[in-house]
Amino acid sequence: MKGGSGLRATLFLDKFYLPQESEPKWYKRWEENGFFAPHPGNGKFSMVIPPPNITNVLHVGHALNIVLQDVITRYQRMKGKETLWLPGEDHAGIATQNIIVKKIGLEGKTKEELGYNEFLKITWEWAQEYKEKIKDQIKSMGASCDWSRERFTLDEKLSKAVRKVFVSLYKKGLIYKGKYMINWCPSCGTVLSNEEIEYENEHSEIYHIRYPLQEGGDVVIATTRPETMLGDTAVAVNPKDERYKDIIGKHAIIPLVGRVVPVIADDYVDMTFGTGALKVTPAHDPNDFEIGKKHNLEVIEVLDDKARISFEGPYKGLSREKARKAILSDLKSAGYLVKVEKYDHSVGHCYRCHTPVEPKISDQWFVSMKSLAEPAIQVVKDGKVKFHPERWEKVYLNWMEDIHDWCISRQLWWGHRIPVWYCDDCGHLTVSETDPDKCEACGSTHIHQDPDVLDTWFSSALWPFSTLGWPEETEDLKKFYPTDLLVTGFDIIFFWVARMIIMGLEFMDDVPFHDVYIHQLVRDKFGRKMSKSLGNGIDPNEVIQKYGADAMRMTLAMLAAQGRDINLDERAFESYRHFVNKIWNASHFVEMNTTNVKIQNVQGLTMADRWILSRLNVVINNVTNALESYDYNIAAHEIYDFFWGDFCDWYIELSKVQLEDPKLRENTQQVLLYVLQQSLKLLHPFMPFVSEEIWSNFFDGFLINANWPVERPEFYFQDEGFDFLMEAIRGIRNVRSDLDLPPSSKINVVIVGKLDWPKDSPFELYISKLVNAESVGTARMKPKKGMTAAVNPNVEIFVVMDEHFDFNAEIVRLNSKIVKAAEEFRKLDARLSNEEFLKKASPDVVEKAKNERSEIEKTLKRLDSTLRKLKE
RNA sequence: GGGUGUGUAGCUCAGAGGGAGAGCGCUUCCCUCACACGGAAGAGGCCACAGGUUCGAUCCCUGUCACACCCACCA
Repeated sequence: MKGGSGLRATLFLDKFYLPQESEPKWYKRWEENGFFAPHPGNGKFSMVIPPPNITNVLHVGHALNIVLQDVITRYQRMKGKETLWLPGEDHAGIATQNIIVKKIGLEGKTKEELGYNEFLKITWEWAQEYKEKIKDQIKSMGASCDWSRERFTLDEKLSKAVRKVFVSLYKKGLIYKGKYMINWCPSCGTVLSNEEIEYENEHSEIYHIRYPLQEGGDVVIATTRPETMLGDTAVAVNPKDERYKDIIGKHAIIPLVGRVVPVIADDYVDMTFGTGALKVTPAHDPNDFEIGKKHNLEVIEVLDDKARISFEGPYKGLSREKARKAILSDLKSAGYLVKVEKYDHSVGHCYRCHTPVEPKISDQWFVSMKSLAEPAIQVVKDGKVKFHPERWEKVYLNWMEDIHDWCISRQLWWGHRIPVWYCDDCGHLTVSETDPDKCEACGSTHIHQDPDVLDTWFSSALWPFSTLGWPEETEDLKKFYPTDLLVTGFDIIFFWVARMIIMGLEFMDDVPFHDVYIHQLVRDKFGRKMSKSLGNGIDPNEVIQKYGADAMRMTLAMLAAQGRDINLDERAFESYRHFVNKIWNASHFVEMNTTNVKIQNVQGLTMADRWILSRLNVVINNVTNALESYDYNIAAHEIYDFFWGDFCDWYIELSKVQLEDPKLRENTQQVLLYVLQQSLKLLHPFMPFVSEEIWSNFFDGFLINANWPVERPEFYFQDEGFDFLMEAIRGIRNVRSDLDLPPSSKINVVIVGKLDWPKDSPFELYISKLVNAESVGTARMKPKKGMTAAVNPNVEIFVVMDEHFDFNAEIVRLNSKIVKAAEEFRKLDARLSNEEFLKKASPDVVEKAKNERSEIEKTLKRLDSTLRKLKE
C-alpha cells in the first residue's frame, strides 16, 4: 500500500475530478498492459459486439449498448474469468453505398460514371475513416474490448466464411435462384428482403373505375394504384357474389389500353371491400401475382427499375406518381372515373431511404428458411438460448414459426460478391469458394460472376463464429464459442439475432450465445425517437466531453431497467457527474485520514463500524445478484445508494468522531479504507475511470484486475438499533429546523429511558457531532423545557433549551406525533382484530404486525405521558 | 385483423401481495475542518378508470380508456 507521501497531491488536492485528463490516460494504460485480452482464469466469458455500421459515428443508443456490454465484461473479468469481448464493425451494404452515392452526387457524379473499381476505392476509404472514428468513440466510452481481435465484416477471412456458408447451403439445396415477386426499392435500385420493408400509414385515395364489358354492360373496380392498370390482365370477383354472378367468364376492356381481359372468380376477393371487383395486375402486386399464377394470367410489366412507366404508349417514361395523375385525368375526361374516396392504408417503404417499395417480379437468390428455422425454434423453447426480458422470446418464436424464404441478393456494388459463375456456353452455374477459371461442367473459360452482392445481414449472421476464425479451427473458436451473452436492441431480433442462431446451429452445431439481453431504445425526454430531422439526438462525444464517460455510463446504467424504453433528459448526466465528484471527495477524505495505514485485521469495532460492514455485505450480494440477472439499474442503484446514502452521509460523518479518539482511530481508518476499497470494486464496472484513478492512489495493482468482492460472514452483525440512532439525529435536526435555531447555536440533548445502544460505542459523541450539540446526557425524568425529538418504546430523546423552549410548538409537535402513531396503531389493530387475517395470513406476517402494534402502543403511552406532564 | 409494452410526486423514472421510493425541480436554512458538482430540514401522490380474486392489492385476474411499438398480402 502506498503511503501518504507518495500520493500525487496535485490530483487529490483538486476540488474536482477532471475526467478529461484521467480517462484517456487510464484507457491507454489498460490497453498497453494487455488487460483487455483474455487471460486464463476460472472459466470463461465471451461476447461479440453488435458491429456498428460504418455509415456514421455512434449515437447515444450505441452508447447504451456499449456500456451495458462493458459493465458485464468488467464484472466477469473481475470475477476471474478468461474474458473476451470481441469488437468490430459492419460494412452495412445498402446504407453505406447510399452515402457514397450521395457523396459523389454532390460532386456531380454517378457511380456508373466513376466505375466499379473507383467507386469501391472511395467506399473503402470511407470505411477506414469511419472505422477509426467509431473505434475512438468506443474507446472514449471506456469499453474494455480486445482490439487485437477487431474484425470487419468485409475482412478477407470473414469473406471466406461467407463464401463457405453460401456454397455449403447451395450444395444442400438451401440456396436457390428464381423469379418471384419481390420488394424493389426504385431509389436504391435493389431488391430488399421482407424485413427491410417498413410499413407506414398513408392518407391516400381509392379510385372507383368503370371497366366496360365486351359483352355489354360494365363492372366497376376499386384501386389505390390506377397507374398499374396498364398491366391489368384480368378482373376478379368473388364466386359467391350475387352481384357479379352473371359476368364471370365475360370480358372486360381496360380503359385507355383497350386490352380485353377475362372476368374471373376467386375466393381471395373480399366482397365487402370497395366494389367487390378487383383489377388484377400480376406483375405489380403480390396478391395479384398469386391470382395470376392460379389462373394462368399473362404477366405484363409496366414499370421499370426506377418505377417509371415502361409500357409503350403515351405514359411511357413518366414516374409512377406522374403517371397516376395523367391516367386519372384521362379516365375522368373519358368518363371512366366513377368515384374518388379518401382512404388510409399502409404502404411499404425502404428502411434505408424511405422510398415506397415497388412489388416486382425478379430473378433473385433466396435462402430456404423452413428447415433451418426448426432447430432455431427448438433451442429457444428448450432454454438453450434465453431472452432477457423473457417476453422477447415470443416475438422471436412468432417470427420463426411463420418464416419466409430470405432474399439474399442485392443489386449493389458494396458487399460480398455472390460466389456464382455463369457459363456463357453451357449455362451451368459454378458455385465455388475460390474463384474458378473455367466452367466446372463444360470446362469453358467463358464464365462470368454474378454481378450482385449478398445482403449485409448474411455476413452478420455468421459474426459469432466468423470473427473467432471459422472455418479454421482456431484456438479462439474452440475456447470462446458459444459465446455467453449478446446485448442488442429489439429492432434487430429478426435481422440479426434470429439469423445468427440459425447459422450458428447449422455451421457450428451449437447456439451462438446462451443469453440475449434486449435493451431499450433511447428516446428524447419527450419520449420521441431520436432522429436527425428532429435534431433531438444526443451525441455521446459531447456528453463525454461535458460530463465524462463515467457519468454517462452511470446515467445509462441507472436508467437501464428491463423492458422499458429510456426517455433521456440530458440533465440526468449532471446528477451522475455529481456522483463522480462525490466519490472523488469521499476518497479524498479517506486519503487524508489514513496516511500510512494498511488494511489488516480489525478488532474492537463500534456500532457504526459494524453497521457499515453489515451494509456492505448486503450491498455486495445485491449488486452481484443484480448483475447476474442483468438488472443493471438495480445494481447501479444499490451501489449509488450505499456509497452516497450510507457511507458518505452516515459512516464518514460518524468516523470523524472515532478518528478523534486514539483508541478508535486505527480501527476507523481500517474500516474507512476497507469500505472504500470494496466500494471501488463495486463501482468499477459502472465507472471504470474514476474508480481506477482513486484506486491507484491507495492500492497496488490495477482495479480492472482486482477480485470481485464477496461477502464476509464475519462482517454480519445483528441489529443494534442503528436505525433509531439515525432517527434520533434526524429528530433533533428537525427540532432545530422547526424552531428556526441557527446551526451555530448550541443545544443540549437529553436521553430518557432504558437505552440499548451498545456501551462500546460513543453514541453520545455521534449525536453531538452530527447535530452540533453542547452536551448529550441521560436523565431519569423528562426535562422541563425539552422538545421531543425522537421516541421509541423504551427511549425518548429531548432537545433541552431554556430560552428557546416553545411551549405551544412542543404541544403541536407532540400532538402530530401522537396522531401519526395512533393512526398507525389503529390500522395495525384493525388488522389484528380480523380473525380471517389471524387465520390465513402467514405466521411471520402476523407476528410482525403484533410486534409493531406493541411497539407503537408503548411509544404512544410515552408520548401521552409526556404530553400530560407538559400540560401540568 | 392479431400481438406486446406502458400509464406511480411538477419532470424523468424505480418498486414489491402486508400499506409508496429515488434523481432533478420546488420551499426554508447553512460556504460546519471531503465535497455548494455540497450539507440539513420540508412540501408534494384516491400508484389511469371500473369490476373481480384475497384476511389484505398500487402490485394478481377481467374489462374500459389513453399513449407507444411490433407483426399481417385489406385491392
